Amino acid sequence: MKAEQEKMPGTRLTLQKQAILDALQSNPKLMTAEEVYGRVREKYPNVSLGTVYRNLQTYSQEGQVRRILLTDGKARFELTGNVHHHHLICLACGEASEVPWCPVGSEISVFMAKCGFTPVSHQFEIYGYCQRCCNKDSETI
Amino acid sequence: MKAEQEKMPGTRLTLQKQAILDALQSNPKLMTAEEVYGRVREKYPNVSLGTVYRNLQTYSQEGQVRRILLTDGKARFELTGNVHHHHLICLACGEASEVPWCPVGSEISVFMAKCGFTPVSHQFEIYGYCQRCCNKDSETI
DNA sequence: GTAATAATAGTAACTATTATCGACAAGCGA
DNA sequence: TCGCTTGTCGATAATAGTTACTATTATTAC
Repeated sequence: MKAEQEKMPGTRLTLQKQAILDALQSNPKLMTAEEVYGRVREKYPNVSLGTVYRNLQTYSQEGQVRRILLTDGKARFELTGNVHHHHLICLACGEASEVPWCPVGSEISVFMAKCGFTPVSHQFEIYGYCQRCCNKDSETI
Repeated sequence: MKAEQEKMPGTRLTLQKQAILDALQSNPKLMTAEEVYGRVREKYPNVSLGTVYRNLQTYSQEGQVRRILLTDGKARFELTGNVHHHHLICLACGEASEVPWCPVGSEISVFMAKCGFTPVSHQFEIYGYCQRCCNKDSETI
């Protein structure tokens, strides 16, 4: 199953673009632009980092890719997929596991309505230590 | 009422440091380092931006200041205060209003426990349009 | 096949932030 | 008061992530 690029009028389908989607598809975790770049270059060694950034931006504007800015200042990317979700991010190994739950529910919606605030998007990520890294810590102590 | 710097051993209280706290105190919204810098320089024109960054970092490590990285890639700062809260951030005017509610409750805690994930911190911000900017929009239409 | 032009590779520029460094001055013991 | 240690400073260079620029390449419509 491949993430297929749908042809928009006035755009052209290129190998580089498809390779960027493939890279995101093949990797189950959040990827930095640099990681996508590395993955793409395995197949097409002279793709440029600029191309990766440019297309990630385009895809993220189209909604095909979600861009998440973590507290380390680096953006991560993932295919949007079907289910809206958030992430648990391990401060040790960087792995991100999905939380199939969203805090923007009725309680906060009522509050926003009362404020006259119209929500557009939100960010919600939890940082901590995953099971594997917790165990590693307790071993060394 | 002033945000007083508590004297830590091996640290020195300087006018610059106090001025940075004052700047955060005097402004009810989230401030960028650049904004703090501007505010501080009204009083002490030859304070450097590096000093602002250095002290904001120190305060944020001490817990006196909270650092929030927004999706525009710029960090914002605010005095920690007493009540843990999150923000509604207006995409038009940049104003941030506080939400005295936190999504990290029992539901998500149970999920994390099941995953063996140990939480340390989290970020939760909602982006959208505040009442004032919504009204402005509807006027122009 | 050919022309029009979107997209590319390579590189320079930009922005937010951090590190470096010499100078200064607060604190402290003599 | 003197002199030493050292925290902090301003100025500036460096870094990292990302974006912009430009000549060239390659996809698509005809």
